[in-house]
Amino acid sequence: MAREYDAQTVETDWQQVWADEGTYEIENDDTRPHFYALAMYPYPSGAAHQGHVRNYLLGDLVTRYKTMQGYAVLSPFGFDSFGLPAENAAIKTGTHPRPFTEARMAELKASLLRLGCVYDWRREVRSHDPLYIHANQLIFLTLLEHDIAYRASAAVNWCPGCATVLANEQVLADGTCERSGDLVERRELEQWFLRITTYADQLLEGHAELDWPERVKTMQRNWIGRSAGVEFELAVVGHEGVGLRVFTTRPDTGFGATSAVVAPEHPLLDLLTTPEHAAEVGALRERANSATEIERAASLDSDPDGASARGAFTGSFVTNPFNGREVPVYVADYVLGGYGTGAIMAVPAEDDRDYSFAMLHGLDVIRTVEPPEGFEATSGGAYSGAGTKINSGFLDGMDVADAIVAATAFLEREAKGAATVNYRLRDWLVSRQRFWGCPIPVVYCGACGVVPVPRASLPILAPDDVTMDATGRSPLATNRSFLETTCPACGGPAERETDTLDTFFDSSWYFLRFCGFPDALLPFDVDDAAAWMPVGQYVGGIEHAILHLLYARFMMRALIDTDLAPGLPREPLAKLFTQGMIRMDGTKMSKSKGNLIAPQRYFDRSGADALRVFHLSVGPPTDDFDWTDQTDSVIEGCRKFLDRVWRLAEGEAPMRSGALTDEDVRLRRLTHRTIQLVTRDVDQWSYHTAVAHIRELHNEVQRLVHTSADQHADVVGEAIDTILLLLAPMAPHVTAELWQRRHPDLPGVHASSWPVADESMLTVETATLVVQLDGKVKDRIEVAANTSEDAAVALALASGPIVAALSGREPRRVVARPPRLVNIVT
RNA sequence: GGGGACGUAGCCCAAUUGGCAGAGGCAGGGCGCUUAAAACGCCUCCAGUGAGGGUUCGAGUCCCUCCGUCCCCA
Repeated sequence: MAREYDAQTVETDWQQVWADEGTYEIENDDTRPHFYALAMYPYPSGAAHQGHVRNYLLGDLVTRYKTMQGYAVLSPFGFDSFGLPAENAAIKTGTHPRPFTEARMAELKASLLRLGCVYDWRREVRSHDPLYIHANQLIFLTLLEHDIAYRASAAVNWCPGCATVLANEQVLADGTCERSGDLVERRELEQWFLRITTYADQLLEGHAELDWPERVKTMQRNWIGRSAGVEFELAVVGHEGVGLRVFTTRPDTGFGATSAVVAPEHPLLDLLTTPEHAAEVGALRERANSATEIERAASLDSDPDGASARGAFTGSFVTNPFNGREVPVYVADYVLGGYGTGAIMAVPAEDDRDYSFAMLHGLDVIRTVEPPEGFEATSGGAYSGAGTKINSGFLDGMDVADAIVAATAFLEREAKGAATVNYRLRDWLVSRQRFWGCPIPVVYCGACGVVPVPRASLPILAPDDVTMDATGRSPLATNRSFLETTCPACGGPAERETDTLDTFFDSSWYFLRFCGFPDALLPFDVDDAAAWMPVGQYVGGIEHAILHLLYARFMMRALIDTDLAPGLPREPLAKLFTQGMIRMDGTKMSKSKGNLIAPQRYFDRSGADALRVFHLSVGPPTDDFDWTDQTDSVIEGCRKFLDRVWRLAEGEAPMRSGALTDEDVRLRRLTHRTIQLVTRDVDQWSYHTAVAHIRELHNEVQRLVHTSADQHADVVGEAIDTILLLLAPMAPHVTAELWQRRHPDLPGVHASSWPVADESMLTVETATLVVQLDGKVKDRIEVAANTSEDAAVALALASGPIVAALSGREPRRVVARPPRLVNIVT
């Protein structure tokens, strides 16, 4: 009979059942409607922390909820198992990254199993698996054949102390290396790129069909940074036939251009620099070379080094095509070589940075747009808004939009101009001088150049015997038998590529791999993918808002366009949920911060179900959560709630049958209202209010059972069963156990259908009419739900407190919102 | 510097989207049960919504300014 709730036993027993029975293993030909639920696969960092718990719990909830709603749910799991931390750890300890990584994968997997998360483990993906490497390399070769992958020289972050290339994220705001503290330099190296910029417009347009948080779309839009403008030439004075090409989004402001500014790496800079300015220009160029792009683009206003460091006069002049005026050419580091043409016309009156620059160098400011009344008095400076053109010759009197069109036409005619679109987005640099990643499958032949490895020779696996000593040389280059090979084209001696792929490459298509079962010949099977794609619900952290989520959208399009994924949806991730961070002491909880709270102690103390309910009930899942001293008692409170549910479900059942009392009817109404509210809340990811509603129903059932002991058995039973069903995705173990004990002959709670509210139980017959006098509550009257406006007003005016307060005065106005409110205004 | 989110009880959070500020929880207090404590059960204290102004019959909700926290971009 009734036994004590032993969370640990119940949980491990049911985890065993789910594993043994393969409850959440799913076949591609399942006849139920398909749904693909996916939580971002993790980098294996060891035992799960609370951030993992939250992430995978939310994914598990979707899986279990959608299953109860009648879907065949694909819920796979895998590991983003290549990456820098394992390699750094290997360098530090002198071990190989593989055992290090696999041990951590096992730990993480064990914690997720203990949390009660269910997956189809048969489909598990690991980036470092030779089968996955093979698939990655096939994709890379295909991209290479279609010229989506290419090789080019690029400026990279080079740390002289570590003698290696750094990712942008490894460079601190002050331009130093996060590891060694050395000043990071810019170096030109040959690198592999993917042509994501070709897809920039598609990636912008695709947002329309995505059910994603607006702010993620906004972040991507800003990252892509599309700007439409005009490119044209400024004739260089004294150099017949030489033109300085500049880009601007505001050609209408041309009459206000009082200087031109080029980037320090601009190819014409040497030509433009006169001998008497060479020293100054050289110094600036040196300085810019050692600065990061972020520093360089930073606002001039916040420049701590003051005016001179940011720009220098070259000694040359160019002719402004609008008015024929000769204006000076400067070099300044806030103009970036890689953006647009690497040169601008500076219009101080209509651009903030140009204004600051003009102030620093004493340049003229000529307004070409009339600012609004009072602008000079209040803010002053540059005005970039709409208005009427002034001081602008043939543009005078036009509004800005018309003037842009007219000025563009003028430049196309007179200054070799062309309307152009520029993007902030750069091509995706995918090569890394690292060991623990997917080798790039090409060889370099003295005779044939870059030669792809034939598909039959794949996979190219990294040898274990390499030296990882942070010298900056790709570790793969230290193994001669790997490095030295023969050219597949001519048979002559050749060297293998020793760089590996960015791990974002691995994660840009892994969701396709899950759709099938591994096959060594294809990256994925198109029919399998068609059975599940697109992902119906993707769950992950906001930190991946830009890179991972943009790369995945790009890669999907590239796979379709190269015929690897014909007919699949171009947007692979239809719906996205981004959960908030778990923080402690003001920073993100993470291994690198050393502020992890391991879930294991809560498994041991309160149980996985209690921890799950805690994570769900503590607040909106989009919000960050601050882990504090009081958190433990909240978790313990969740355990006590489950204890009460257990005792309620296991307690003596009320036996009375026959007619329903008013109290029985009230409980039935609450039960069905709770079903309605919880369903709505779960659908809109408001789990904290869903839990609150379940607790409210529970409190009511418990109160009735404790106080009157004479409840109708069916009604109480329905309420308790409802609690178990609604709680089933959230606290799967305890609900599975209680359901089985109550209904040994029925299918399990997770195989049951999600409850549907009985509409007839949701109608409300009475309401409380609030009677206000001048907005202050004076009385409350129980009225029928269908009370008319006239009747409500009559009731309100007849109310005792109102009659007393009015004492014969006539109300000026009466506002009625039956059946809830009447406001009498005097 | 630009953009965005948020600010409600000691604490975490709700509030039918402009209509009674409180659903749920943590902590605290009281009572019951107990030889006692824990556990359990019942009851309960606690804010006028960061500050100021505006719109409105009515503002936590909409608008403006300021303060504070966080995020993104530069």
